[in-house]
Amino acid sequence: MESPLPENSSADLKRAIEELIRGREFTRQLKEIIKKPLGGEVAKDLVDKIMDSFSETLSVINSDDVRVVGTPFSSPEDNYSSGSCKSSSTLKDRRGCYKRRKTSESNIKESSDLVDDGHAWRKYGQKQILHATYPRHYFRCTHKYDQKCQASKQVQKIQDNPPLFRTTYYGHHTCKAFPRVSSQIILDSTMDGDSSSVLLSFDQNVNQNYHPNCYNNVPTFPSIKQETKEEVFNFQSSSSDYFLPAANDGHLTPATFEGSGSHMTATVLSPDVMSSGVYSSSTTTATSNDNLEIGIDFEECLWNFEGYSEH
DNA sequence: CCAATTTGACCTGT
DNA sequence: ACAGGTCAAATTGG
Repeated sequence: MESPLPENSSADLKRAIEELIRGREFTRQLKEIIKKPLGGEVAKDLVDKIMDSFSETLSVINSDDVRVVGTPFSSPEDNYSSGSCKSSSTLKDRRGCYKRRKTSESNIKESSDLVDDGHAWRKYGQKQILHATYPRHYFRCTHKYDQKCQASKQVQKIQDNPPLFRTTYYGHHTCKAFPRVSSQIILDSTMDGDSSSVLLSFDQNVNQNYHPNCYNNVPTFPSIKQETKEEVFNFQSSSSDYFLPAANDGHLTPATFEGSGSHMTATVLSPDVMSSGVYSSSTTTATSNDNLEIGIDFEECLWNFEGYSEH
């Protein structure tokens, strides 16, 4: 895979940062405005998350740890060992034959809740770690095979009271699954090492085109039934969680911005989707007249990133 | 039936 | 040798 980020001047980077700062400032001003009573909590929470997204993006850009801008990524293949796969001919025997991550280009986040980061994740493993109270959960991007997206993450509960989770992100999302309501809510008790743990992951991806037998090969790009190329993104919330599809996992994903248009609309639904401790999510595109809509013009902020992928 | 999760097997790096 | 990371069969759920 070639780099989504060609060489660019530090001037471009500077401008991108400036625009992000500007966007964050606008959001802050918006936050002030909606601080007034009258349904403020819902919107305020959303704005907080938007601001977090900006801040996170900025910190990523400024981070040495994560090469986001200015340094083209090497091929994901380069970051993995080749994997010997000795002695295996049958499919069954290929178990455990994989490419292990060599370098640790990671981005660690810790938070008290497990709010969705806007990407579709698929759990592929769980492991009890030595001297760790809670097991570590392994996730990879749902589009690992259908779009060759190499992003993955590990989630581990590191503290119970108050609950604290550490999420370590590896790789970068190259999938174009950006504008979608994908929420992942992990009930508090599910990360406590209980084997009955359940990770609830809601994703409206319909066509995952997962190839169980497609082993480290390069699947043809699937026919994508889902129409997520709309220019207006709708995000749905439960009563307490509002999800941003922004690349707030600490990595910018310029490719996903392609053709994303100039407006991002966050749709906050009335709190009606949570019941009896079980979270549910209905379809994303649903919009209600009761919804509180916050339209934010991200055009200028994103322009730079789109520019990056064009020359 | 299909997709997601669980979980033991198995591989790699140290 | 061992701990951590990944795979994939079995299981679960919609």
